[in-house]
Amino acid sequence: MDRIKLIVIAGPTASGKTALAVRLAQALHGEVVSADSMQIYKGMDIATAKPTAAEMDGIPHYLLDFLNPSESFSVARYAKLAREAIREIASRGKQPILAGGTGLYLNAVTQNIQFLDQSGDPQVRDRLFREAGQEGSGALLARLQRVDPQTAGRLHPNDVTRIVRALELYETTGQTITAQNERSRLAPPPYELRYIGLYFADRQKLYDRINRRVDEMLARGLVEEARRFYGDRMGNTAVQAIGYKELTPYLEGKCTLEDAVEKLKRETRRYAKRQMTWFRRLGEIRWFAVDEEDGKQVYLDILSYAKS
RNA sequence: GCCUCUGUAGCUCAGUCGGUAGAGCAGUGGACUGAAAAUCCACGUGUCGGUGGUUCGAUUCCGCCCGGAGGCA
Repeated sequence: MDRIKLIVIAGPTASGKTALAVRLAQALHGEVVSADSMQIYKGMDIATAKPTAAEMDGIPHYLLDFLNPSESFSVARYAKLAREAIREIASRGKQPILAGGTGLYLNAVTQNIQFLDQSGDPQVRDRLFREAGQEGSGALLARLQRVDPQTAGRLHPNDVTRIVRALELYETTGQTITAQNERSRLAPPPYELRYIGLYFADRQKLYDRINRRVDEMLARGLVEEARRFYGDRMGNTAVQAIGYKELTPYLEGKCTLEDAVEKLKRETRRYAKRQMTWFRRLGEIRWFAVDEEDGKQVYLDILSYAKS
């Protein structure tokens, strides 16, 4: 079976992925599959910079705005849905374009990570976290060492989240992360990738853009959006979103709006930095500097790479 | 004008009973496989406000000057 050609767009937040995806879709009869762990949620529009109908400009978008914030999500579910969407788009003769800033999600699809159907249990996870609190994460790491020495060897003793997950996987399925990696290695991705990475040669320009974008979000009603969600019980994916949690102290009268906004900008900048660290190590990415003088030329370069 | 407190890393501050200094936050780099916009790791030289003095040696003690906060007039 022929591999599907898949255009992928990655980059830090506020680097212009959304606009580029739409533009390429228009040029190449494409449709967009979002790879964003927060834009999946309904109602979380301004904070997540979810593309508006005007921005989408008639181009169909998948995996956007379909889940209730009270529901948790996972990479495994994402990968399944994204693969289906890509296949579906390709089957209609359209060009799938995967675009987003959630590195983990992008990797799951582009590297065809083989997740098991069932391999999690919130109760087991909670129990493991409790045990980590009591015995210390080092004790859990020692347990992992016995069942999956390879994974245990890579993890730092303080990295509770990953130690717990590795043990959770083992306890609920009898399988290890090492075995999952092996299975994934034997299942080459069914895609022919054109992996586009957007970056800023001058970091300060990215940060300036982020600061400005946060100001725009405020002007569009971010505070009201945050107030709407205030007090809601959110699932453990949605609560992590940058935006509302930084404004909460302000809504509770514990700090000034100015301080909360400053915090929000800083957290967004740090997030962008982490994204860059994630994408930088990916060997398959072709990088394009979006802060070049000649933006038109950059776009033409990207287009010709996408067409190749 | 007088009195008291204060001036140490980008920010908030600790400290040196005199032997040129260290935390948190920020920043930078890295990791990342079922919560990932999350989580974890590593990295700390700065005229210790300025200037004189005492001293073998001053960021530390003393004088003066400059900046900040408060009090009395």
